[in-house]
Amino acid sequence: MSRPARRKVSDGTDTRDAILAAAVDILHREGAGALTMRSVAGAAGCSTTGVYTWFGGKNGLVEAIFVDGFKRFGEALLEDHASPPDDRHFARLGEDYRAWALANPTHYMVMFGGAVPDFVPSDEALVAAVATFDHLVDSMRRVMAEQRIAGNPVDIAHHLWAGIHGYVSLEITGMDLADDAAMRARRFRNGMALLVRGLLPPP
Amino acid sequence: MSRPARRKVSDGTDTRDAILAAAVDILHREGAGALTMRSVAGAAGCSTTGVYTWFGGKNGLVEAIFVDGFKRFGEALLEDHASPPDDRHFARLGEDYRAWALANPTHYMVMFGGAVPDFVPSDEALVAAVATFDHLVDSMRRVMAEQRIAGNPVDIAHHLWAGIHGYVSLEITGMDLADDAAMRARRFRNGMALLVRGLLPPP
DNA sequence: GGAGTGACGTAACACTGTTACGTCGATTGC
DNA sequence: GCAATCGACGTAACAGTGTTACGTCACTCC
Repeated sequence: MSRPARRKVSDGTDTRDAILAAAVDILHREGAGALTMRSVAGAAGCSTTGVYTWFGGKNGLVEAIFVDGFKRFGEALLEDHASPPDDRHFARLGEDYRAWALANPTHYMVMFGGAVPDFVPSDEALVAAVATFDHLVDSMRRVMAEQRIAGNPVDIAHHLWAGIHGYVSLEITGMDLADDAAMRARRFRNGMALLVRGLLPPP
Repeated sequence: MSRPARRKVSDGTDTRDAILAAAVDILHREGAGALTMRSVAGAAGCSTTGVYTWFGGKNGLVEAIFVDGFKRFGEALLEDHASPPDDRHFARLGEDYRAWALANPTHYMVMFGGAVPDFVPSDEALVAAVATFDHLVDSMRRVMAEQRIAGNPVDIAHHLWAGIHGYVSLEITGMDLADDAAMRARRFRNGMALLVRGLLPPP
């Protein structure tokens, strides 16, 4: 991922880290359309060729943003992971997922929505990204055993993931024609409950 | 949507229609990155200013693609609409939805995924797009009455939509790390069944 | 201490969306 | 019937985009 040897700059951070941080910042504040080689280089305090030295091109830069996003996303989802899974486990997971996505909408759309045209993550990056959800599958196994949910844990985890992602991405792209934020939050909570209801064994 | 008066060209179709058809064709065959004012104009047999005359700019062109996509999408979903809803209604709807999206992945991502940076559909276009799902809500009411499903039809329709969209968009963007197409199809079928299971009253 | 290597800037390339300007044809008013 | 008007359209230019050839300079290694 980082071919050349690192070299420190004045403030002690790597040039590569500075460029990536600047890119994520621009993406977050101004959107995918403002993510320009020149704007990133300017914000990072280097020339455009510096970005090429460390990332090979825009595709490489976006791929680094992609991988970095899944790293942060995974950390945000794992915060509640320490507590033992109870019957509110899926609800909390959904809330954490939605909160991160709505707080980082453009980053989320780069990761899941193809917000940068012609960007295709390498197989390596894709596998690293999906590995974020290995933890989800792990906790899924425990919850399934405890709540007597039948099925393949990977498929069940994928099902939950698809459901949550569906709600969140419709909300981010504005296709969710809700009256206000409260209605969106209520819809999402009810949706999560319906999703889990489909998994539980009949009472 | 079409301010200037129409004028026929040699082959009998409108210039506007020719441009839109060329744009959809390029999007379908070469992706969102190849959707260029010059490429569209060249394929439509006019100059770039012709595109500006009829669509105002790239945002207007993409908005027309957006609206056109929902029109076609709605027609594809309505094909089974004539038959009375039975217990396979949702399964068929899901299959039709998925089939259209996988056959028109880039078009689908322009509609739902923000595949063109800085494109924001106008409120007018958004409402027209979501109106496609009014029919879904209508049939939802009938099926809910027949199968004694409780809840707000709009919320239930949105729930199904989010679930299906989640599966399909993960599949299109490649986040669905399935072994082959058969596994993807099986996962989707099972997912639809779980989704509907969460809605049905307890036996 | 000289050779080599890699990070980096400058400047150019082809390409993008956009627009000022001129032309030409159809429509309109008399 | 004819001039005036207006809209559709092409040419050519603008600034901004990703990318790269080339030169420079600091660092490392023998």
